[in-house]
Amino acid sequence: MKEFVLQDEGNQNRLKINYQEELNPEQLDVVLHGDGPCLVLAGAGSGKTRTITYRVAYLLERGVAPGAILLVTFTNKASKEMLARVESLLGSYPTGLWGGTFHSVANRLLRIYASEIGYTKNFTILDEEDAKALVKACVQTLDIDTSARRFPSPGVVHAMASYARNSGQTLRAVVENKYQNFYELISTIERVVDLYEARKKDADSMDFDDLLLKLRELLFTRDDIRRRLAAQFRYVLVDEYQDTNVVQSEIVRQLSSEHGHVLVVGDDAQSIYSFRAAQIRNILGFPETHPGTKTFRLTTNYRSTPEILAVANATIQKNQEQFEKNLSSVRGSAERPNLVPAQSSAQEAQFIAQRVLALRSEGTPLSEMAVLFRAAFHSQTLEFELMKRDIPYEYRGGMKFFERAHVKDVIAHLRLRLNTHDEVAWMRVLSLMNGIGLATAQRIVSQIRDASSLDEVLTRSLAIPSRAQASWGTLCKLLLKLSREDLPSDLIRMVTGGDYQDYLRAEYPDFMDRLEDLEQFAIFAEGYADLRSLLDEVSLSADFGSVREQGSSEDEEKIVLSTIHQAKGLEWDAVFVMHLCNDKFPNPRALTEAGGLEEERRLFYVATTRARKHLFFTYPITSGYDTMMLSQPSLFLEELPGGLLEEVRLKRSFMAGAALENSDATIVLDALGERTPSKDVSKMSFLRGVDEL
DNA sequence: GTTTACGCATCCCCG
DNA sequence: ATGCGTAAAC
Repeated sequence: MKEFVLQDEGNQNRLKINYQEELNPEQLDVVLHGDGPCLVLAGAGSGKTRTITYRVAYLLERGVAPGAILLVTFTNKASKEMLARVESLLGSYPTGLWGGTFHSVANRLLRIYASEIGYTKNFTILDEEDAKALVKACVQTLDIDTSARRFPSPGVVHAMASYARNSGQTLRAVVENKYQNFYELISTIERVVDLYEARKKDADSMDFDDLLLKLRELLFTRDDIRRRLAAQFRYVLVDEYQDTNVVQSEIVRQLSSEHGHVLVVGDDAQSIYSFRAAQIRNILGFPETHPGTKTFRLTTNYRSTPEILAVANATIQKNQEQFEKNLSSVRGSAERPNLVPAQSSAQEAQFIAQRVLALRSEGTPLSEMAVLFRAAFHSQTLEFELMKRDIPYEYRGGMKFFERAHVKDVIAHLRLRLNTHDEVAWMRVLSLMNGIGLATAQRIVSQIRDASSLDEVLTRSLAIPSRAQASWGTLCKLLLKLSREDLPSDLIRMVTGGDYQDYLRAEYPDFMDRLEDLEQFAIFAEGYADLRSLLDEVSLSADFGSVREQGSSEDEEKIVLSTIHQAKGLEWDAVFVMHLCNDKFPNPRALTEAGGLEEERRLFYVATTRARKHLFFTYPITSGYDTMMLSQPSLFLEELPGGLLEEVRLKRSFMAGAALENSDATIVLDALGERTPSKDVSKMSFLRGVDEL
């Protein structure tokens, strides 16, 4: 790493990057003067990522060692993107720079210091499904009668515990406030959660919450370690600060406690993670909690047309709790966002598919388009439509590759290779074996609970029921083989090449697909020299290979289907926001919580501000699978002042044409309804189309 | 004790 | 449609 000995700004012209030219004055100010505690309030599309990237590049150019910089982002995608941009700015990869999500940074640190807080460095990370399985096992162990009185499901129990820990509240308080209907069961729930915590600890395992909580614990209880780390991280930069919770903000505070150079960037209007106990007050109150804070504002929007921005501004204005916003656009005028009521979700999907094709023929590549929705399963109808028309798409959200059952089965084997105490993995692996059911598996696990190594387990004589003898023998042989091998890809192939393959064949008609998945997994694993880093990657960044993906080649252009949450920080030329009816978005469940409506509105704001040029709001006026129910347009559409949107009406012939099998897209497109300027949306008759049915 | 068939609820968002 | 919990069959 080349060292620049530049102390004053007068020497900037010797740096490679011309900051004055490539940044606007607001951004430049942050890059040059972001020392000490800094709060950067960055509106959507204001070049937030650009600013952080240049700030990092600037620090590196000024001779700060990469290892002294900690860059925390909210998603893996954002992290990768930023590092890639820093690399292209500097011409070389900033080796040694600490970058990643809170969870991945916490993991890296905990792997070093695990023994200080009672874990081994090979502790297992439990994902959501694993955590639920363990909670379920605890409910069973405690012999709780879940039928007499409705007991919260393992997932709900875990969510209660998770929220309590992330928000710093007691479990009792959380259940009292957010789960009133279960409050009378609180003492039982507490027993389950206590047992869950104990068994998780015994299994040398951490769930996602533990990664954050244990790091905080380490920093608070071990002042020497806190000082060492904080001394290392001279500059701490945090992206999406509006989405941090109390635990995360305290970690940031501790890690920046020696040098005090902590720069947080965020947009309170885009805070959409309160279900993870994100505190909007973290960003709103940053100047108070960090005396001497310099506050910067990035208010110029480079992304969207004025018409799109007008909708976004009108939306966010309805919220009370926020900094004042004044986003202005620098782009030229274009068409207003379109409002498209459809007769049904099928017609909605048809419209989107057609419009996608039309935009494409007008010159927008598929990769510059996205369809966004509130909940992962809202995309189903659309997926059928896209498939029917051979429009390649990439689906983001919902089940991830590493969460698929067969992949997790194999992973469970690998986990045992590193952590013999991993109860969840044992249960999973044992349950796959013929002749071993729940009871036998539990008995085996309790017999090997205290074993210190895999070898010890395998050499121990255990009480195994006769019907399970053969299976247990097979498993032992496999585990023995695994224990002699280190290369991750070989380990995977050992599992898939053996008895597990027979299990797949017997169990699943689509076993060929699943085997193919597993081969993909093995190939993926070839990039990893040691098993631990592979498993960490699998647990913390599940964005390898989407489940549902249409279109074969990797670089083929694809339209993106995504939840709004996952779309944060991204942008496209054309964006469709679908299912904008009142029983879907705002989500009725969210409305029962304090501040829920404002958060849903911010979510709508995020969706709106993803678009550069074309924006479509679509919704079906009927819903329901079997019984047709009328649904109302989303509150967020109704509350917009008149004149901001252009209403598109779909003609009946549109439906008729679309109903034809093999209908050519361009023919149907001809039937696309004419456009009429919208009147005041709130006064519009949304049921008009029904008369025509 | 294990396996399987079937009725039932489910399904918000993320690491 | 999918997946889970429960009941009866192997």
